[in-house]
Amino acid sequence: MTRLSEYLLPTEKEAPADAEAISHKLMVRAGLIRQMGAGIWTWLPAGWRVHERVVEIVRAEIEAIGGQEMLMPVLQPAEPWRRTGRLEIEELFKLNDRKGSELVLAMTHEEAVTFHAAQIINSYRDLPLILFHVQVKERDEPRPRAGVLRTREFVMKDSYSFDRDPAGLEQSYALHVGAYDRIMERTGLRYYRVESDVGMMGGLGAHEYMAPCAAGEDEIALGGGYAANVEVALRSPEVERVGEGLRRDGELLTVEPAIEIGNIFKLGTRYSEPLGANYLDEHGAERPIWMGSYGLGPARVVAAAVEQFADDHGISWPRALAPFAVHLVALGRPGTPERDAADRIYEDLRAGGVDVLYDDRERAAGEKFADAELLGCPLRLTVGRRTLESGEVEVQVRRGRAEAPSLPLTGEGADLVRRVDELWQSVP
RNA sequence: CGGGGCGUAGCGAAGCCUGGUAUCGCGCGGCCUUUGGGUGGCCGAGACCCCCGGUUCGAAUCCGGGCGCCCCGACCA
Repeated sequence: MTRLSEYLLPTEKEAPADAEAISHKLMVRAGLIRQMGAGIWTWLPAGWRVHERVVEIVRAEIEAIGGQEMLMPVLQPAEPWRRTGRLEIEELFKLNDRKGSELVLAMTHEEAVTFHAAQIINSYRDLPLILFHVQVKERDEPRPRAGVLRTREFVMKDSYSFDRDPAGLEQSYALHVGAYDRIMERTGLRYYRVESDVGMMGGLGAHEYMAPCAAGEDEIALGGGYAANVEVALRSPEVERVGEGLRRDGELLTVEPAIEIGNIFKLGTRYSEPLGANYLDEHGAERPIWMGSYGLGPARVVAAAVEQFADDHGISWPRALAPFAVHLVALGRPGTPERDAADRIYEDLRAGGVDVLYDDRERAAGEKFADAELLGCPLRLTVGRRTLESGEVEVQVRRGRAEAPSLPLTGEGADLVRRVDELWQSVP
């Protein structure tokens, strides 16, 4: 059901008064998300479609490197967290059940997955292994901000690799680097993979996938094939501060704000040791499992896409993330020939498998155009009186608001679908 | 956790200083009008003025306490 007259897309002319970031303003205005509390957000139908587009890409690429999807709980006993020393983390939500038992709301799932690994993985024959899930995380953030950019509850894809030794971990890590590179390429975002800090995860090494944009909370240093989190860059001996900027081996680095989309860590035995996740090798010796942890926040991909491609008129989705491929605008009233033509085109597109949002509302033309550009679907088709006069359906490519060659009104529906598909291939 | 700001209708705001129970725009409902860039007109509905307490004949307004939200910084995915 994607007739706008029946679809929940609460667009607003004005952004929330307190919104600052572009993605915050536009995602609310476009009817994608609504706020319930500080850092607590609901995804409305169109927004959730975008979110799930990201999840589908991520799922496909993690499965492609052998990842097996599962689902671990958000509500967890506190004990494993105590054993890894993470029960003390302030951002961790803690609670008690009616019996007084200590529980936590998971902020990530190393404890859970390692808890299971300790029970289930016994032999070198069980390794290597990659597990992942797409699950809600809870973090008692000191300062949620910028809409969906930093929230207290958010969906994350996290995968975990299990290997016999450091060499195995390197391989699993490399697989994830490949998968993450492909994920980022497929989303259409501008991004950088940078060396990063291990932070609260602990472990041996880490990279972050950063999407440059104005609302970014982090800073990345770039230049001559080098890319690093600024904090990390400043720790290395060859990098020095030069006024506002940085210099590395004599070469100036540019510094850009960026959103952290994902991060990957070589955990080593940081979790397997305290939680007793061991295996027996060929010689019957007990050894700790070498682990890796790989996170990615779909909501941040969505927000970064809004930030990177928005213009004065609204959002402009890369086609991989768009809630709909085609935003079909009918200008005629019900009962008019131009409206009949629009209805027919809608049915043809739908029958042809095109993801189409049909604006069949009785609204002024300007409002419909404005809403279409705010929502940001890659292609806009307009059917009005002019369409009947000229025999052509006008097409606007959202990126750049560029006029594309019109499509013939007459002919087989399949022909229209084919032409729309061709156009689709040409948009960014 | 430090600093700043803000809570009045679904959204955005005015009123608060100088107390007399509420105003505007958008949106929403009805009728008419208009139909290629947020058309125009008439009518209408919609507000425990964030909460609790105090002062007062009377509190959106003054005082005290609380809660909530946003922004900057610190921290963090």
